[in-house]
Amino acid sequence: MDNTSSIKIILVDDHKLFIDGLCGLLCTQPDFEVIGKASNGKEALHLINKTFPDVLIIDLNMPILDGQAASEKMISLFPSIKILVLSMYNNNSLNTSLKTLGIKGYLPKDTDTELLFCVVRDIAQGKSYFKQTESFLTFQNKFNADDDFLKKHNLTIRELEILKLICKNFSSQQIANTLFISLFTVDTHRKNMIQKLNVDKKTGLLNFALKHNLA
Amino acid sequence: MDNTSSIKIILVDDHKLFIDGLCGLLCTQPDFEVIGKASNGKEALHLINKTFPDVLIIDLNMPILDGQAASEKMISLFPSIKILVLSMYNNNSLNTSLKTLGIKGYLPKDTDTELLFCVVRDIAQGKSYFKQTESFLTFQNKFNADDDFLKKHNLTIRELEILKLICKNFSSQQIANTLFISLFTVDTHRKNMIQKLNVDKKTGLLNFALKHNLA
DNA sequence: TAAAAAATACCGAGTACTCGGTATATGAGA
DNA sequence: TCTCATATACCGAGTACTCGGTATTTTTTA
Repeated sequence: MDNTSSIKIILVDDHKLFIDGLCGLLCTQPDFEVIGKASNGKEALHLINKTFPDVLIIDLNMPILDGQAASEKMISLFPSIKILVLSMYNNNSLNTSLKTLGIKGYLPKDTDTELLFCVVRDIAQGKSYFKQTESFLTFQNKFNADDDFLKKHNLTIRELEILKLICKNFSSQQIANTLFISLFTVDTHRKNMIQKLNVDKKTGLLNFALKHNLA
Repeated sequence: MDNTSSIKIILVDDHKLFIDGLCGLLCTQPDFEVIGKASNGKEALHLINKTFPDVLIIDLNMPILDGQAASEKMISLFPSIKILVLSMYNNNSLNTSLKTLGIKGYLPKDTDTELLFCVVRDIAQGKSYFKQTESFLTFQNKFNADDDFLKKHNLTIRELEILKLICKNFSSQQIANTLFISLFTVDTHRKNMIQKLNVDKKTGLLNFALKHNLA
């Protein structure tokens, strides 16, 4: 690509409002051109067969072939493809697996638009960029640091501790043993969380926690 | 509001890329004016104290006072406020609780931009609109497409179907009812998956499935 | 066509969880 | 200092799940 032509971009995300908005943002840059959009991984595969981009921007969480599986397929079919992942998830183990796949960049969705522009240009030029999350060194630090999560969902420290162990597949008895409390106490905490988070059963808690990136 | 003035809108979402993009989309309409943005519920509360909108558009999933708690506070302080919820979640029980709160509208984030514009206008005029979810066809397509997952983990079509329902927090009895099979059959399939995937208990299955992005 | 795999169904004993509460003690906040 | 929130503990009845298997039928594969 010479300096006079624009960077051709394909956008892949199942949230139409998001990619329409993102398209509008990217088109404010004179050197960017959005050449296609897809709302799922399968559609994206078809699209790049027809119009190959300089950079493909994709969300991971999608129906009909998720972002990661789609990216794998695209990279195996077109090893030169440059993929930037935008995700609402935000952890360092994600970065490791994305690099392993051959993905060229990663940004969380709360990124500044100027940073996005810079990263798209860098990736188009062959560089890579993986936004580092602030240090979540251990599982425990993750929770300790996630004060927002507690506040956001009105949970207490103890409840979060118990939720963490539920995510690690501990039974209530195992949790009680680990925390040196009564099985009854664990059950009460679980019941309280179920009520606060408006979910159903222990599996609902697990579902919620994993979808909010607690494990 | 008379016909000659524009609809004043405030946007509340923690994904900066999303609200910047959404702002751009809304500003393409001559009768819309985005008068403020907030990245969390607390900021939104401060903002409406200063500049009251005709419509406030908010995501539910946010830090520092989530969308639902923030909406409750705003409605209690300003009962005339017209709130439209945009959410990545997509279920009908959400609609019921939003209406109970006094929220005027709900759309999922995969909504078409034209529908969004129409809904904003309707809400500004005092109407309400709550998008009803379609059936679970996309969920099913997702799994049908995920042939890789089956092969990778040595699961059968039926097992994956049951795993999918486990991820949606169905009990074994509910799964049996849904698939018109015996509870015993569900239990056997679950047991087989637990063995194949080398996990422990139903919660282990759920953990595995969610970490492999099956829901 | 036969073998293998998948889907289905069953069982009993035991463990785990759920649901609806109630209750007391401690620490934090107003 | 008082109120409120949090943490702890308890209960019984009922439902759900787990763990070992076994077994038959149907579908797929070689």
